[in-house]
Amino acid sequence: MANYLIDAESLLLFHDMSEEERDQLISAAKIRHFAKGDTIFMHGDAIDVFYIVLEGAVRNYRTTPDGKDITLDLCLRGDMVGASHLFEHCSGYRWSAIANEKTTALQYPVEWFKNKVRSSSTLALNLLAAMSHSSHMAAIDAEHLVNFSAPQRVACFILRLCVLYKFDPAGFDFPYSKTTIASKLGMELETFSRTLQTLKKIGVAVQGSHVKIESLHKLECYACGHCSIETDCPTRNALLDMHDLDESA
Amino acid sequence: MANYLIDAESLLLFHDMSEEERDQLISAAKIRHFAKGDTIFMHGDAIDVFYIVLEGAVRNYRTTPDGKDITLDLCLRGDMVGASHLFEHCSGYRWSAIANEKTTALQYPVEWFKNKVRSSSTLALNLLAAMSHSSHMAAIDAEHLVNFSAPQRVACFILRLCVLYKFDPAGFDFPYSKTTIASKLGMELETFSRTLQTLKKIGVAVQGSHVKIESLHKLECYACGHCSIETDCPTRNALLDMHDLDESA
DNA sequence: CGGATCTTTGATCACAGTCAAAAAGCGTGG
DNA sequence: CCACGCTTTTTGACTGTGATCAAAGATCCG
Repeated sequence: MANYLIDAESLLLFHDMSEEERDQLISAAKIRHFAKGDTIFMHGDAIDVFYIVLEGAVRNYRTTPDGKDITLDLCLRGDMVGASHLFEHCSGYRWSAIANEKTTALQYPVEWFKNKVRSSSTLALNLLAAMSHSSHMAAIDAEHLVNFSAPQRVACFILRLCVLYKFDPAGFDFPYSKTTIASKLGMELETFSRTLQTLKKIGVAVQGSHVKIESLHKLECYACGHCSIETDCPTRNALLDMHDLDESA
Repeated sequence: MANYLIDAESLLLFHDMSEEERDQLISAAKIRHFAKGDTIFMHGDAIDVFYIVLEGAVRNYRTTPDGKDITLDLCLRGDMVGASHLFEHCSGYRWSAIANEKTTALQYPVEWFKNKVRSSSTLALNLLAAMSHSSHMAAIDAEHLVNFSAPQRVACFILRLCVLYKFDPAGFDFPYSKTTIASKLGMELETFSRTLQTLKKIGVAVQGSHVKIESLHKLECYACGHCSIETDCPTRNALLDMHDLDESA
């Protein structure tokens, strides 16, 4: 438990705060553990709390009247789940959230947290920064939906894993099931599967959930080379930093 | 000019404020007029100001390395343009903005405004609400990109015009060129054009830029009936309110 | 080992993108 | 008022991508 608390200090939301203020915020949270498959909240439920993921992954989803299940987002360490409900009047949660695997999260009562935001401009600014960032990432995904082919979206996803989450290109395991990844990328499982065949040509070898990448650079050319976001893509910037390191080495 | 100022008080961002505070904010703004086609800022430019649209429409777009022009969003009265740059450290604007028609907007220096946000929790909360709302709308569009056919996206767009912007279903003009609408909806102009043929079947008659709708209800069945957002869609809720009015009448 | 879930593969089809050309609309100037 | 050129939109023919349906293989777990 102490581990989570120490970790929590590194969260973006608690940046630039006095020890005192941060401690108060962290100790006010309830630490929740969820098993794989646990429902965290349901679409329409009364809104009383929101979460910050410390460990694991939360899948946000909705269901269409036709019965289709749509993944809106996957939230990992540091991501807020449901925070957008804080400042808009809505009667219930606007989607459902489920633990995609064993997950630990900080739980805050919405009203309590809102008051904290009112009284702490640092917290307000951090929240604004966090929301700006997540809507930026969402905008990137939305753009790819229109302009990228399925293999390009997958390439971008893999790059992100390696570059932003430090997975080792020489060999790593997908952090979610292929079903989950496919739905996060807005494509059918079958398409995802075929896509992996396509990516073999540019040096992506997948066996089960194990992935080996020949060259990040090839992937970058394949995906980022056609992306309008360019200098504003966190993934790409991190990749460029890595190139710089290579050169200076 | 006085007109704009009076209008400005009705903007969401200035809600729930003391007269004094609001007046100070409004009078600090520079009022900018843009002609159709004027560039407001360019992707990569140093970030110094952001805008709130009072009149007209601003098109946010980016260009891919392949030379494709992508419309990210159309900002109308009350929408903020570039506000998401306020709280994230980025070297330059992350997209370009252009006046899609004759446009008037409030212009604020980013640093000045940021300080205001720091010192006014009301402003901070309003900003959070506004950002939550716009990311909610963006999420709706993103979902439609995956789950809706082109005609469904157009139907949803038309519904939104009638319901949220009070256009008269019995006859109104598109507020933008078809080229602009198509790109906002993430489809090709040709597809948009053909889509209008398809929608004839459900009572949408388009002649040039003039639109006549037989029944909003039919459109609702066609689009919203397959949408997972349901009770959280502003368009649909407004539509349901209208039904209630009809019944009580 | 058996049953469930997850993933791959195959065949088919529809939707929307692309390229090309014709048509309609629009503003300017004679 | 018409003629001209330019932009916007429509129509046509074609193609490729990815969804869908169906069935077979993997993989996991009790």
